[in-house]
Amino acid sequence: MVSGSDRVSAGKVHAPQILEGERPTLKTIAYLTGLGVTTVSRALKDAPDIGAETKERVRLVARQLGYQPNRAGVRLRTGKTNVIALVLGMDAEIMSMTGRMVYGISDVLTGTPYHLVVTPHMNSADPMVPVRYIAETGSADGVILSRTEPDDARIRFLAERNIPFVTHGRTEMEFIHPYHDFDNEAFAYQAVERLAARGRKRIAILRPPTQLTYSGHTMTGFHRGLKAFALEEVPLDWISVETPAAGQKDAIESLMRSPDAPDGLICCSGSSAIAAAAGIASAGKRIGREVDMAAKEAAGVLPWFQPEIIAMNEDFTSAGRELARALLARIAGSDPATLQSIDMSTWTDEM
Amino acid sequence: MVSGSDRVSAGKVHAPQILEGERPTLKTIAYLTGLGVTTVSRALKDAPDIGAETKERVRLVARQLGYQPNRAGVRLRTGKTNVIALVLGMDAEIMSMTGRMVYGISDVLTGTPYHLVVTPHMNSADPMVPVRYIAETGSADGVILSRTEPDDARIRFLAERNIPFVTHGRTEMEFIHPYHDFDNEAFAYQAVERLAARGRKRIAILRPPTQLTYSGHTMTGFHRGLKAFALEEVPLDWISVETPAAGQKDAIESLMRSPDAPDGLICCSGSSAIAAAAGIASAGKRIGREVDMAAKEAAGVLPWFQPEIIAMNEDFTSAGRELARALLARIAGSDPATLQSIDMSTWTDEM
DNA sequence: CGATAAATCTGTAACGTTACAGTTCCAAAG
DNA sequence: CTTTGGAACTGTAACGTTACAGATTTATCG
Repeated sequence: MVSGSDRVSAGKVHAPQILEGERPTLKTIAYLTGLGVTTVSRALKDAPDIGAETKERVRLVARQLGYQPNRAGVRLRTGKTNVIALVLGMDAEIMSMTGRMVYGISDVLTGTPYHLVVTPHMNSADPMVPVRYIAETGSADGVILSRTEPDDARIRFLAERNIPFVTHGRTEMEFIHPYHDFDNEAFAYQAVERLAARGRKRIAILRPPTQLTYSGHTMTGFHRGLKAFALEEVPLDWISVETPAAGQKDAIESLMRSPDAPDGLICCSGSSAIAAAAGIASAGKRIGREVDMAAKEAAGVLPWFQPEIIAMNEDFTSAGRELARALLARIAGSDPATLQSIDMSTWTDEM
Repeated sequence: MVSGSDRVSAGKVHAPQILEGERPTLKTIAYLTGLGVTTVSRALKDAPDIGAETKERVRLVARQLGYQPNRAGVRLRTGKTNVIALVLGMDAEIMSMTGRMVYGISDVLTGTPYHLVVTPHMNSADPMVPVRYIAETGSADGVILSRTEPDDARIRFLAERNIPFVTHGRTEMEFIHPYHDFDNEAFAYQAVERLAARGRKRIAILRPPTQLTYSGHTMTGFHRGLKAFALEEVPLDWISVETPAAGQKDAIESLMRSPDAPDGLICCSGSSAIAAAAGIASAGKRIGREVDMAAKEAAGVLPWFQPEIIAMNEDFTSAGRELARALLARIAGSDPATLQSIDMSTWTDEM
């Protein structure tokens, strides 16, 4: 009943010259279907008070015109930006993972209305700047943060203002928030395990910067491993994976030359592993002979570089996917407690 | 004359409850200054028909409130998005440079109203998709493209629609457009030169994928070098720097084992250099002894990896800066002919 | 038969901004 | 004294969308 197609009522849309060249809007569809703009809007949203046949008709025309909602219009009216902000602290290590992470995030965002805006900030500058900007200008619906600290001012800030976010890395804060993390504790433990299996006794670890949460996790796993396999720690806490490569090499070289040199080394990043390997070589030792090395990396080059290194891969593409998924769910209102995940290690020799 | 401060005329702004909590808008400033919204807008744009004193007053209030124009409002009214789109074809090599390039671009965009939106697209899919999307939805004021081909459909498309863009890499198309490129011809020539200086005679090159413009440049430089130094080419055209690493390694290994093995190898990417080095080692040869290798990389790890490799660094951070600068200038209306630049090589041994 | 409800559809206003076409005031010119 | 003109300011409308409060039509009930 009521075909509706002849219900072209009074002065709906005044200008029929809408049709030329320009991008189609709701108005265009309204004119073409003889419906009101509101009806078209609601039809495309599948609202319950619009007739089934009408919805079908509207959808058809919209598809044919290639209609895409105007982002500025939606944003102005609703405040919804359809933007995800990726906030990056820009150090050497992050540079190598950024591409992969962006890829993973985009992969999930494809087919959603979301765009990815990348907001790096210089390491020296105040890390609150980008986060404050996003909050003040409402320029994103959600934020992805990296380089998480146990008590992280950025996270406190976002949580207070109820701005959806996910962190790459955990915190030790009093509230629950979505995160994705790599199981660095397991990595360090398993690294010790592997060195023990090769008969190594005295282990040093080239650790992440202490202020980051995952540094603590790493050390926990390391110490747990040492205890479990009754190995000894050789201290190496005056450098980190973010010390300039030359510094890392020199430190490892002199460590390897010393009488208390370790016979096993764990490296928490690919570039560190390479610098350390150079240091070991300079000290006249060989990986797989006098020393063994276990390392984690993003690029997958270590095995090519030196197959004796016991290597594992941290998959930043999958991390990006996981982060994006969690953030979208958070924006949609999911319980943060259900949006926490941890990646497990896969060692290259097990693949 | 006319202090203006007591000219609070009739019904300007109806709602004084503007002041609470919410983000300040032109309306807020209008209310606070007793001016009209239009006047405030024009004052902030430094329009010529606004009094000097008024401008000063408006700017003061705006600064104090931390006023930032609403992007959606501006975009809806003017069509200006204040967005730069970075379109990335996602292959392994691009992943390693993305971080650096994003960093360089952001560096230039800081302090401008521009945001950076990253739009990767899967390699297999149609490369026109992202570009068409940007054009159809008007979602960016300008586009940065990588992986340029000599006759590039994306570039033709953008040029036709008059959408500002810059390319990372040149084309061979009939019109002038902004670009930034690395001088791959000089790189290849100088690589040959360096191998010649070490007494190498038979050179192979692990080249970029043939469809990309810079592959041609590279080969031109390579052949020019061979001629200049009277060296011989050993063909290696069944693999490229984008062949999976295992394939590259195997190809290099068997090439090195063959009776016509080259004594010099040029690698056009860091990951290729590492795979090739592994192949050389498997064939029982040593870099710096039986063979020499010259390579270009982004990460700066090659010298650590194996100091015998003659390495140079392609600086993607500076490329990002250059691309952003050129694009902003293009958007502002500069002549494309003035927005073309080429980066020169710096070899690690010269630094 | 009138009243009430349910199902569809609609116009108006508003989000924040700017282009445009005024308006107001005052000084200088005729 | 009127006219002209310029300087400084202003209101209205529009960009595309959606929330809201109706309006219209048809079916159902007493």
